[in-house]
Amino acid sequence: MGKEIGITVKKSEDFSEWYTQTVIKSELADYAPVKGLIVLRPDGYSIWESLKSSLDTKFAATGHRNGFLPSLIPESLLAKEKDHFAGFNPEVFWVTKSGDSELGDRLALRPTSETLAYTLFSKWIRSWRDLPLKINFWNTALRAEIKATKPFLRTSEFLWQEGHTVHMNMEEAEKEVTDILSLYKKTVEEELAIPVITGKKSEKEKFVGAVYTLTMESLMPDGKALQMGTSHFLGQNFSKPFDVKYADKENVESYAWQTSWGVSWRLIGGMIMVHGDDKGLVLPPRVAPIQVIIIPIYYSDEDKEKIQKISQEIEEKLRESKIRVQVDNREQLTPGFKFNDWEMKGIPLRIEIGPKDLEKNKVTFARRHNRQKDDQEIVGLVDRVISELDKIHEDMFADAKKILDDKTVEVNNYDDFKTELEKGRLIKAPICDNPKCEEEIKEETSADVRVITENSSDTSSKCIKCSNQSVIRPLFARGY
RNA sequence: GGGAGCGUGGUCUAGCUUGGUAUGAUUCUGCGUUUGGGACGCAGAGAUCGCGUGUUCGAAUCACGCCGCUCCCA
Repeated sequence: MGKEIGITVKKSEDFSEWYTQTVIKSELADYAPVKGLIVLRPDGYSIWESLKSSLDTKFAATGHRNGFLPSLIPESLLAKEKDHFAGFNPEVFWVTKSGDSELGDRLALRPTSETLAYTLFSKWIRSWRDLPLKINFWNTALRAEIKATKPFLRTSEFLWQEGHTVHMNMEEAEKEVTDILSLYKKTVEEELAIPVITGKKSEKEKFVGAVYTLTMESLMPDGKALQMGTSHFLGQNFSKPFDVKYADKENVESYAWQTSWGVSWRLIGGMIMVHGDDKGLVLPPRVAPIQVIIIPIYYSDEDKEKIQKISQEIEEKLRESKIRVQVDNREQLTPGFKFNDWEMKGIPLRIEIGPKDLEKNKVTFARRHNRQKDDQEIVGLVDRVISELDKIHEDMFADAKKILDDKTVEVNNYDDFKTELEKGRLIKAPICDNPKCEEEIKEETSADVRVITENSSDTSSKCIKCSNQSVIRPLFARGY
C-alpha cells in the first residue's frame, strides 16, 4: 500500500505522464478551468519570484528599469510590422466586444509587446540624450495553443519578462543583445543549475521581425531541446514603421537601433524535466521555496519536548542566516510519510532529528538530489548547511552538464543523423547555405536547427542533405 | 493537421452490456493510541454521476447533441 500516493510512473518509462504528475502533485501548479491555462500555486510562484529577483538585480545593475504595459493592443498597431503580424496572427486572442456592443478596432490580448511599446518609444524619444532607453516589463503574454498544451512549456498564457531597448547605433544594440544572453545564461546556470548552449537561431527559426535572434538551448531527458531564452537584435526593422527616431549631436534625425529579449516560466518547466526523478521534483537550492526541512522524530513525551525545542533552535539559527527553513510539526503523520512527501516536493536538504541523533549531539542530513544520508555535528551546523546547499547546486549542475555533453554528438551524414536523432541526441551536423535543406530536414525528421554556436563555420564538409559544400555546423534536435 | 482514450464525493475508482439515485479505497474532521522510510482503532463529513435534450412509471446506465480534459503521431 501507499505506492499510489506518489508519482505512479517512472520518468524513464512515461516521461510525459511523469512530467504532468510531478507538476500537479508537487503543487507547483494546477490546471485552470480553461483549456491551455494553468494556475501557479505558491510553491511554483515562489520559484518564479526567485528567478525574477535574480534577474531584476542584474537588469538594474546594467541600467534597465521596469515598467508596465496594458494587455490590450489595437489591431492597427499590431499589424504595423507585416512579418511580425503574420507570424503572430494565428495565435492571437481577439477582443471584439465590450458588453454587447461591437468594438470598432479589434483588440488583441498581447502576444508580445513590441508594437505597443514602440509606439510609446516614438513619443518618448526626441534626441540622443534620451538614449539608450532600457526598459523591462514583467507581465504575461497570450498565445492561443489549440493543441498539445503542457504546463509551463506550452500554455496559452504565460508569465515572462520582456525587455526592450533603444540605442543610437548598431554596435551598442548588438552589444546589448549579447550582454543579455550572457546574463540569462548566468541566471539559468547559477539559479536553476541547468547547463545551456548559446548561439544564434537560423534565419528560419529567428523571431519574426528580428534581424537575428540569439538563443540559449538545453536538452531535456526525452531528447527534445528546450529554448530557454532569446535575445533579439531588431536592427531598424521596428524603428522605421514605428517612427522611433532621435536627433543626434549635429541635429540630424536618424532611426534608432533596437533590441528585445525575454525568458518565461518555461524555465521552471526545464528545471522540472532536467532535475526531477522517479520520486518527483528535485529543486535546485537557490530557487527552492523551502531549502531545508526539519523532521523531528520522537517516541515519548519527554523526547518530544526535547526534540521540538532543539528543532526550533536550529530553525531559528538557520533563518538568521537567511536560509529558507521549516520544521514539519504535523503530528498526525509519521516520519516516513513526511520523508516521502518532502521528497516529492523536491526540498534539497532534509534534517532529521531524533533521540538517536541527540545522544551523539548530532543530526541526520538527507540530500534530495542523490538521496545520501549522513550524521552531522550540531556544533557549527549553520555553516555546514550553507556549504551543503552550495555543494548540492554544484553537483546538480555537474550531473546535468555531463548528460548534456554526453548527449551532444557530431555526425557527417544523413543516416547517422537520423539514427542519433532517434536516440534523443543534440546533433552537430554540417549543412550548406540553401535554406531548402534545413526545411526538408525538418519536414522529414521534425528536427530543426536549435542553435548555431560560435566558431561553427565549416566549409570543408558536405551538407548532410544535398552533399554540396557545407557552410556551418549547427546543432539540431527536435524541439518543444 | 491526423489519431486514441477519458469525464461518478477533494483524489483514484466499482457499477453501464442486461435502467430501479451509487461500490471500495484514500483524503478530510474529532477523540485515543502511534512516530528512524508512506501507522492504527472508533465515530463522523463529503456526489445535482461533465452539460443539455429525448425515450421511460423510473436514467450514472439507453439515444442524440454539446462541452471539457489527457495522451500519441505529423
